[in-house]
Amino acid sequence: MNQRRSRTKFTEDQLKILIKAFDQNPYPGYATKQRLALEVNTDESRIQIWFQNRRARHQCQKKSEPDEDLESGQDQDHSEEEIPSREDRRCRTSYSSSQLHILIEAFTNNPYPGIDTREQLAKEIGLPESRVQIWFQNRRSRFHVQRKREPDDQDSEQRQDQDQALWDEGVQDPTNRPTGCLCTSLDSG
DNA sequence: GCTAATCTAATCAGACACGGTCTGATTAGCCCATTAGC
Repeated sequence: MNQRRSRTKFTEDQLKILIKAFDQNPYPGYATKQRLALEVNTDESRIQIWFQNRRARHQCQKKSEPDEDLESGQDQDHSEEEIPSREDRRCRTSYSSSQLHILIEAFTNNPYPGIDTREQLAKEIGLPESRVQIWFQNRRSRFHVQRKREPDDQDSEQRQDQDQALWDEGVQDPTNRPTGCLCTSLDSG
């Protein structure tokens, strides 16, 4: 349960393509990511993750090698003016009430679904697994925020304590994510 | 050990209804996010 997706192993050729694209623009838009996905024969979401990780490593390297770029004259293209392309985002996914019903029910059962569960849900609602993953990320995030803002009434305090215990257990031990009922008024919509 | 996968938190931005809220998409992570497979 809660298993991870199996690791993607990029070939040398695939990496060449990705690295070249990264050097040109470390913040590719959706269209570019889709094109790259086709080119290296993988999913667009894997391309997104690869760029995320690459940027993180790149930042680390830049910190550990200060001013080297200036001397070598390399990597001048990764300067501050390169901001993510806001015009080239993926179009917003709009969920139907039945799709939301399925997702909310799944979230209530387990806010940290593994890859199998996510893929099953994706199949069920007819959307890519990556959208399910993002939906759960946003849902968890807003659940945390909402809980911090909850009114101070007694009942909700008690319920919060119970939920908090369940949630914290899972958060502290990633192998034991909470599966208890995490009721939330986020469902109001 | 390297790096793909995953996480939280913050932020941007579209949709709906007409100013603000909700929520999907994207990003950073800072003594340099953490976890875990190969």
